[in-house]
Amino acid sequence: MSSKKISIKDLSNALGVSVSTVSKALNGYPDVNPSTRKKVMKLAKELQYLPNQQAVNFRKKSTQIIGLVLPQINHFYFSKIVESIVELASEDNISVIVRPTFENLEKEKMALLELVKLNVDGILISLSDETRFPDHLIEISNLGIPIVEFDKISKLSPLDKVVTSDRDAAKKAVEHLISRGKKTIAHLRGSLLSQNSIDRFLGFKSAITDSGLTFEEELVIQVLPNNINESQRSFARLYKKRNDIDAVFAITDIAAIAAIRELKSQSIDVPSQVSVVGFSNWQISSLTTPRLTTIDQNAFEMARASYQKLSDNIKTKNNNTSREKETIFIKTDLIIRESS
Amino acid sequence: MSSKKISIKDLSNALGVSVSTVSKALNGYPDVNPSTRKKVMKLAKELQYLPNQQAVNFRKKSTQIIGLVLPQINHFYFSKIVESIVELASEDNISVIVRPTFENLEKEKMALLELVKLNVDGILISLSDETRFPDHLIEISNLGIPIVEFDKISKLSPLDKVVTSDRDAAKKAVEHLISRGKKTIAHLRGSLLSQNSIDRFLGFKSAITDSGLTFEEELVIQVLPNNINESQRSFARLYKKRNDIDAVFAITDIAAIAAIRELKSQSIDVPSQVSVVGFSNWQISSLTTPRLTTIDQNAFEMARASYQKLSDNIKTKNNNTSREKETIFIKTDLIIRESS
DNA sequence: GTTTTTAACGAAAACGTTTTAGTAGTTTTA
DNA sequence: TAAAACTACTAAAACGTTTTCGTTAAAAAC
Repeated sequence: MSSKKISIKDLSNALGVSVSTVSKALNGYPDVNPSTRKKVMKLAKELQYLPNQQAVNFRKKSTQIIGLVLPQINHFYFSKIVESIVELASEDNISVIVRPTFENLEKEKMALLELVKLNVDGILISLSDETRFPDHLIEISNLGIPIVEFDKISKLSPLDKVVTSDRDAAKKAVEHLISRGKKTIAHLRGSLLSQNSIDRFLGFKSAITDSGLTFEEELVIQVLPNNINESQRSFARLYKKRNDIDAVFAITDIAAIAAIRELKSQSIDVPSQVSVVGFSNWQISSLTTPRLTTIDQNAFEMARASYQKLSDNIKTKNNNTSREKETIFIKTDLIIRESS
Repeated sequence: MSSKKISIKDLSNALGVSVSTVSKALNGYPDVNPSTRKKVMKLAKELQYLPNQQAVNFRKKSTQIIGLVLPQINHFYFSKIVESIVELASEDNISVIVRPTFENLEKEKMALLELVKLNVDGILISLSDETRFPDHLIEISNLGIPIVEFDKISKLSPLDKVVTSDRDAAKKAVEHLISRGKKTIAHLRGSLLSQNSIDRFLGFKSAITDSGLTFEEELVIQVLPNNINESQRSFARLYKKRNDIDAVFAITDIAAIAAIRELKSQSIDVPSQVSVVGFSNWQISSLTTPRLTTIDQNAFEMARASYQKLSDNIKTKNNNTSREKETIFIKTDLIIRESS
């Protein structure tokens, strides 16, 4: 039954050598006789010795664990991020503890506190919508714990960051609509505080002005980016006022689908009468009718760059030469489908 | 800068009391003078003392960490499971380490090994498609580590399990189609080895036979449940042979959408000519046209029951009275929408 | 044949905490 | 007033490792 896990001490006793020698034999130290090493290895295999990683890490003052804090997990983009980071980390024998914040600042702070107490080697964080000031992140950084912000970041913190090149992406999307001859383009934006929302809006705006169209405040409305019904209602109100709209650039695929739904319900053809472009390239976007033109955010690359940056920071932690903090931009792809 | 984390020893030195007293004061032991306790608490707050959880856990021979092994994370159902379990665990101050297997047996074994080395308090696992024999799970259980299988389980292991009542759910779905007057019902099934696939098939079959229709082997085909193009092609082949089909019960929402796509492309109306029912109630299923009738698997309840069971097992771990192993069934809901 | 080098091992400290067992000093009991 | 009980504290072991610093004995160098 519960065959009590065996330790180095057990090996040491059974073989009549000291624990230090066993440890050294197991870990490839040079000052151990090949024949002794062989004996140790053999017995370790026989008894199925498994090092107690907890003890190892404790002794080594490392945990081989990183924390991953983000708004949600049950979310196409974020779940891909989680999956990718976990997989990349496991290649380095690092475990990941994930903590969703559900866009709640208090939960975010709690999650960080728990991770600090656990002595994680580093933290990756994507901020909640509620987070205005990044003081809690700075505190953690001051504690000497490597931390990298990704995707939803704060402009106010002096930390390493990895972000989607939202501005460029949005501009690219809107330019695509313009190249299709569209002239009255609406934008469904998100929160006025969210950096992603701000940047996508700015990209939208500069595409409009750069191409000689006139920017109309009225054509930009705020929606709840992940609430299809609310988005549909908001767009319906806008379209009632301005049925000269001939294209929509939405902050998310969900908002885009909401717009399409409303247009369909009014028998407006997509894309011939109104074109629609989304953002994120969720799985859904390729399954709707018409299939949605959208921006692919390259979740894997975001995960890879973020993990890489954190990993570097952990490795160079004790280099007193405090590097410059850096912001890395992840390229996006415009996926042209049937809705535009 | 890196203001070295302070320990109990630091408090002890500063206050001129022993480390034991500090520890006791902090942990509410009775044999400490109220005034001493107050002093300790005060200084702890001032210096922002944070217990080193790693050391605590090591000493207490617990990790307050559980492992969660499953086929994927970037997946609507599983990501909801992950999110729910992580959230439930955090209420108990338990951290979760997630490990995706990508349906690969080797990765599954690796993940389990890592978790055992880490000394996790318990493990929740949903098996990979490749896993035929659950020997590696039994080994872990024999090591005295509580383990619970959920969702994708093996019938061959003597362990606690939590599963969707697939058979009942499938039966319910098909009976619904029959009640709509459908008589020639096709079934898109998954792998012949997957228990879920088997149970859904059995539910399908018993709905057919119990209602006096004749079961036709030919109407059951195997598809790759998460591959829309392959599913569509397979269904197309079937429908070419048997265009008298008037309903489809698909093993997943994706497969159902594949069927709908094929039917649409042949200008067959859904649901009047052919009804379609999916399985899982993914987010997509409410966004397609027509909206998909499907089975809601109740991911949260699956997560809750699994976590609860594991939690119980961890708590009663040292009760030598070895309980009966149990299999818990999670109820599903039939969500009737426009496709049937 | 003496000194120096090397090879192989072990003792013990350390990581930060909890917890047992013990010890003064004070208070209560008889 | 002596014995018993209680209060508040501390020393030290323990958790399973790694790693530093010795130490001994054998081999090499002179």
